[in-house]
Amino acid sequence: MTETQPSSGFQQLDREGLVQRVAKLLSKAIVSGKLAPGARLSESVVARELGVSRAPVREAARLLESSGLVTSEPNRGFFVRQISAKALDDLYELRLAIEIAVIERLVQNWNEETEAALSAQVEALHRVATLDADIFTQVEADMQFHRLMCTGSGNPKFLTVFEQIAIETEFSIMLIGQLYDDPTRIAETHEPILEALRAQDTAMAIDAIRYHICEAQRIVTKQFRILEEGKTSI
Amino acid sequence: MTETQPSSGFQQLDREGLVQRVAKLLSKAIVSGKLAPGARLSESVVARELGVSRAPVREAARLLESSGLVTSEPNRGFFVRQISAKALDDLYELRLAIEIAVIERLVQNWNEETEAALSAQVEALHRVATLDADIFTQVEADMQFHRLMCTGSGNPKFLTVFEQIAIETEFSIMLIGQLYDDPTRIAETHEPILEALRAQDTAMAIDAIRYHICEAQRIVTKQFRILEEGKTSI
DNA sequence: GTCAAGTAAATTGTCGACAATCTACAATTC
DNA sequence: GAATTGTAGATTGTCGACAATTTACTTGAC
Repeated sequence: MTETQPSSGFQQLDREGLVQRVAKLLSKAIVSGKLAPGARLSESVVARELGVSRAPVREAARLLESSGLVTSEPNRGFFVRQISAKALDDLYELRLAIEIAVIERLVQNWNEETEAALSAQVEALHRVATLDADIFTQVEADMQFHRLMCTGSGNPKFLTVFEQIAIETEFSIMLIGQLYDDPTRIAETHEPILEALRAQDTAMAIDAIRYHICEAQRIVTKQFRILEEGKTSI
Repeated sequence: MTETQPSSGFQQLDREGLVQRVAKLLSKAIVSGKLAPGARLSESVVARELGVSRAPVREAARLLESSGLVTSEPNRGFFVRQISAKALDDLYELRLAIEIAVIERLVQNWNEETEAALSAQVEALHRVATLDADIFTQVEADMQFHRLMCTGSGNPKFLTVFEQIAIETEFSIMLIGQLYDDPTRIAETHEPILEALRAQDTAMAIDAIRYHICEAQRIVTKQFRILEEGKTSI
C-alpha cells in the first residue's frame, strides 16, 4: 500500500521540522551530560543559543518530557530529569519484561533477514570494543542490537517502548561515565542470546537475555550508587 | 521523597496549565468518538472552539502525539490516530507482557493497602456492571483495576507504560462501541486474579491475567475486524 | 539574627501576526 | 480526455510582544 515509486536512486531529504531538530539537539545535550540533571532548562536561553524562537523550543521540550528526559512544572518550566538508583532499577526491570516478550515473538518470527542484522550488529559490537571507541558509540551499538531484536519481533509497540527505555538508559550510563571496565564484555554477553535464537531455543534465549540485562543492571546501578553517595555526602 | 505535607484536608487546587486542560479535552473528544479516526485536527478550528490561541493547542497535540492518540506530519498537521486490527493485537501483546511482570512484583510487594484497593475496585466493577452504566464508565473501572495493580507493584515505570496502553485501549473500545455483550463478565474475570494474588500464587495469578487479557483481546479484536471489514467493503 | 512581608527582575504562559508550505481546483498542453 | 503546470485559498510553522507568575532580593519588625 505504501507508494514506493520505482524512483531512480533519490534519497528522501530531511522532512523533519524544526521542532524535531531542536528535540534531537536538546536530547544530545542532556544525554551527553552538557546539561546537568536537575538543571532548569530555560526556554529563552535555549532559544537564543539555537537561534530560534521559544515556541519550537517549548514543543521540543514537551516531546522530551514524554520520552522521560525532562520534567515540567506549571509556571516553573522544564528541568533535566534526575534519575535515582531506584528509578534505574525499575527501568531495568521494565526492560527485562519487554525483552523477554520480544524474545518469545522473535523465535516465532525468526528469519534470515533478522539473523543477518543481529549477526552484523554483534560484529559491530566487537569492532567498537576492540577499537576502544568512546562510550557513546559503544552504548549506541549495544542499544542497536536490542532495537534490532524489537524490530525483528514484528510488534512495533515493543520498539516504541524500548526506544523510551533506551533514551533513559543511555542517559544514566552517560551519567556514570563508563559502562564496563572491559569493553569487550559488552560484545561477549550478546553472543549467547544470538546463539539461542539461532537454535530457536526460547528458554535458553530468555536465560541469556536475563543474564545480559541483570549483569548490565548490576554494574550500572553499582556505579550509580557510588556516584549518588558521593553527591549526597559532600 | 515527595513532600506530602501533614496538611489539614486541603485539596490541591487546579495546578494544571491550559495545555493540560486542552489535552484532556481533546483526548476526551477523540476517545469518545467525536473526532473520527484519520480526521485532521485543525489547530485553528480547535483553538477557536475552545477560545484559546493556537500555541497551547499545538503543545497539547504534541502531548497527545506521544500518548499515541494523534499522529503528526510536518507541514500537514495533526491527525486522529487510526488503529488497525494488527496494531490492536500488538497492543494486547505488550499489555500482557507488562502485566505479567506487574503480577510478579505485586506478589512480592503484597500488602493490606493494595489488597483493599483492589478489592474495592472489583466491587466497583460489579456495581457499574449491574447498574448497566455507559461504556466509558465500565471501561474506566476496568482500567482502574489494572492501574491499581501497576501502582501496587512498586515500580512506577509499569504504570507509565500502562497509562499509554490504557489510552489506546480505551480508544479502540470506544471505536467498537461496546465491550462485552454481558457487562457482568468484566467484573467476573477480574476475581480470579485477585484471589490468586491473595493466595500469593504467582503462577496462578499469571494464568488468570493471561486468561483475562486474552479473553478481552479475543472479543475486542473480533468486533474490531467486523468493523474494519464493513468499512473497507462499503 | 531570624522571620515575614514587600518589591523588582526574570521567566513562563499566551496571544496575534506574518512567512512557509500544502491543497484543491482551474488552465494548458499533448 | 489524461496528465501536467500554474495559481488562489487555506493551513501550518515560526516569530516577537505582552500578561501572568515565580524567584531572588531588600526592607522592616520582633
